[in-house]
Amino acid sequence: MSKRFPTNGRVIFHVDMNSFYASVEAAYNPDLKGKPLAIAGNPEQRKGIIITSSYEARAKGVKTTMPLWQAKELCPGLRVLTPNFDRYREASSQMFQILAEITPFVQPVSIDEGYMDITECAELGTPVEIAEMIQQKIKNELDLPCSIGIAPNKFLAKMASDMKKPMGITVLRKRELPTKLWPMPINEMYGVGEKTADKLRKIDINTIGDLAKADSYHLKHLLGINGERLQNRANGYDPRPVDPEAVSDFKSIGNSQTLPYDTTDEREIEALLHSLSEKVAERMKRKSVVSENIQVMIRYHDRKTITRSNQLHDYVELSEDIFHIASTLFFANWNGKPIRLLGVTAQHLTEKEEMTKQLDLFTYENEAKNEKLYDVVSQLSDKYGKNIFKKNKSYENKSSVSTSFQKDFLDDYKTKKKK
DNA sequence: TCTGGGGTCCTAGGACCC
DNA sequence: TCTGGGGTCCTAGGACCC
Repeated sequence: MSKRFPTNGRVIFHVDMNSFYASVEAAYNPDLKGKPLAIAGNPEQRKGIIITSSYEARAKGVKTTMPLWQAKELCPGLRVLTPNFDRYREASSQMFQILAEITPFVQPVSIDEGYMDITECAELGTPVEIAEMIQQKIKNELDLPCSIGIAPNKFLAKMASDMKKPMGITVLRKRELPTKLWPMPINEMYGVGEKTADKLRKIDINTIGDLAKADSYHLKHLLGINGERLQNRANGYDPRPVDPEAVSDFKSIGNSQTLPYDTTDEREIEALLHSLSEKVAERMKRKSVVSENIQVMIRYHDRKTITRSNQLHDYVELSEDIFHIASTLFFANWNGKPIRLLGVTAQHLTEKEEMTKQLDLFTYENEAKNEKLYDVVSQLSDKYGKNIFKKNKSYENKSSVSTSFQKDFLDDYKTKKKK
């Protein structure tokens, strides 16, 4: 087994903040420390579900997504706060700053967790010492608890950070899989949700160890490529690198909202689509991106949800344009039944800077053709391969060069032009 | 008295091209 | 007059995660 899955010799941390929102609130207002605390939406607005809760509340059975009334029944002294996302974002960025002091190889995966590759940090101490240092620093400077998993890859580090909470540090070595990982129930494996767990239990896979040893042909038929991947992970193999760039190339920006009550009122619907479009446009502006695809999501009173999207032949960024597309999509697809939730999402995002470069490039490219400077183009494709020319529908199928090579292309061309 | 809002990735079918 | 197989793009939905 260990021959099939050689270790790659890396040391990966998974840093997981413990009941993050509740901990931030308790750090902000120490009166809340040691008390059952929940962060929940406003029940008047039909959003009264538990977003997160302190360990004291969890001890009484309070769980994420539980309706607030139910949580209060289980835990009569429960303190409840509405979320203050700006506060959480601020705490999050301070936390990631502390991680970044150790190594640049930090990959945030959500507001309260991230991976680190500390393979090259040996001079700072042993992995456990480094983890203790990080944990103490986050505790001392931000007054926030976290758990850290230490393992040879992301999946194992993630599983490890979950094993001891709060303020845990857990090392998970490959040779410890049979005793530490394999006895765990299958539904506790990262990547296995309710549906997959049900399917697996039907073929008598009840633990992570059962999955590790299962017939891979059978698994592939049951779960497709995911079956293979999950089985590899169960055997301690996960090739995904820690990628610090991954956060910056986000794929979509969307806002959605559940209405205070189901509605069929077109003016109300339009008003919501408008405000959602504004929020999306504002976030796009902040991130300097434009979109080529707008999607609306409609959730009906019975929670049945549909999505409809439109692939555009132009870039959009203004809220009025987004609203126009979203409302057109909405009215073309709404079945007239009462609506519970609406969402607007911008997909196929491009950084504005890249878009300008593409426009520049297109100009240069035409110029190059006119001046019979095809050699620039052909030299570049010889150098980098033909796939640097990709079709771009926005410019009516005229080819443009994929971003990583644009700078080279322009520099090359400008140099030639000067001669 | 139920079940928010932000995402990512994968699948599957149809259109279209070669 | 009949018709393969591969590849890409687009759309919609589903599973999963925090």
